[in-house]
Amino acid sequence: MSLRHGLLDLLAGEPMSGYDLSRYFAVSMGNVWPAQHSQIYPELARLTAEGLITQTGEGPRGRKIYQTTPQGIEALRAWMRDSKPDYQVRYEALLRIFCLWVLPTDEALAYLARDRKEYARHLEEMEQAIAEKDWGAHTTTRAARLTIEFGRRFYTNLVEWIDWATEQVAAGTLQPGGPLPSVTGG
Amino acid sequence: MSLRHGLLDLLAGEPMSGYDLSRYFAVSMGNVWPAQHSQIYPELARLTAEGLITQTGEGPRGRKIYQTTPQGIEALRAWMRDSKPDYQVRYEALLRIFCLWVLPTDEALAYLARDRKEYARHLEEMEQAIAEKDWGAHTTTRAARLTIEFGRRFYTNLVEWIDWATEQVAAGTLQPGGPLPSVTGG
DNA sequence: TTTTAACAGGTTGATCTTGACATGTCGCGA
DNA sequence: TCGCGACATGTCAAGATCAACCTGTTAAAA
Repeated sequence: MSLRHGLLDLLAGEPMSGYDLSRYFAVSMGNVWPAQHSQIYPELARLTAEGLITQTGEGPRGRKIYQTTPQGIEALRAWMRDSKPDYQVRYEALLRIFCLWVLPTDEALAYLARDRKEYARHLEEMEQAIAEKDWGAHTTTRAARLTIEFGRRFYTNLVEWIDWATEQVAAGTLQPGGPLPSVTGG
Repeated sequence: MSLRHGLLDLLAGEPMSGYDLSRYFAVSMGNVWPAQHSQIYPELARLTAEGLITQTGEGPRGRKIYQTTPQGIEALRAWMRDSKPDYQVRYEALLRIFCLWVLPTDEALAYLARDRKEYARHLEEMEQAIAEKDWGAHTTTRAARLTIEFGRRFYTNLVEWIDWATEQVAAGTLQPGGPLPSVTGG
């Protein structure tokens, strides 16, 4: 039930199409709640049927512009007030670190190097997003800025952590009888 | 396809029951890949049928002890080598921050305070886990220590970030015409 | 002018995940 | 000895999610 609230939030800030939304779910909002267009289009139909959004215009190529209705904003508010947040994180890339011991040290180091590259890329994206956009225009974007800031710190943190993990692995953590990971070096 | 690899990893380190596993998925491994027992039991049956784990013993109350087979470890290794990591993060609690603008400032501050409490609790859990367990016993636990360390940094980061966000909201970020979130204070 | 890539909207089937239901065991305290 | 709570294993239906498929449009490069 989170996808619909993400859509209600985005369409409250700025009217846009399903195609635009899917791009938001590929970047900014997708950083905390990923979704494919195959999930978005049916949800837009449902939200329209429930009166939480309306189609306010159309463009070339059958493009449909949607906007959150006052009832939609009220539904979003009710969700924020009346339901408990789900604090569970799902992150496959980190689950894999649990399994790093199956690889020999050299492969594990290559693995971590690939991860690091990915995290550095995300960090750059975040910093670019912060620099490029006007975050003061609307209350919705000012709230989004809070989440983006978390993203920036999150990826900064990941890069630092993976450098630490790399040191650990290089020191032989993944070998039987290697050094204890509890000894935090560096 | 990640649940099975989490199970293979845990059962490679220490033979245990579905019940034990579900507790691992409620805490340590659940921090990056949550799973309910209703998902775990059928998966154990499938893994057994495929020869990736075996039942090596039983205990009171019909308790079944499983262990990863050499083929299971090989499957885990193949997964780590041959498939690309999914770097997508799913985190509902942060999606909600996007929607914080629907609440008046006082409610938003209360909302953040509740989140902070939750994150501080998680951080304590992490620190306790690091202190309590013997992380040098096996390569599997030494790899797990790497992820736990990320968890510690992650929740430390969240607490710091939410303090920053609280300042922003207190300064009027969620009100139209409020201060720009791009001005990083404190 | 042709072809390519991005735009745009959609469906479908398979798989994953959740929450609720269901059953029974064992140890401990009242 | 009675009842409770933790232990322990499962199933099932509903809903969420994803990958793949499908159709058609527009702009710009070749």
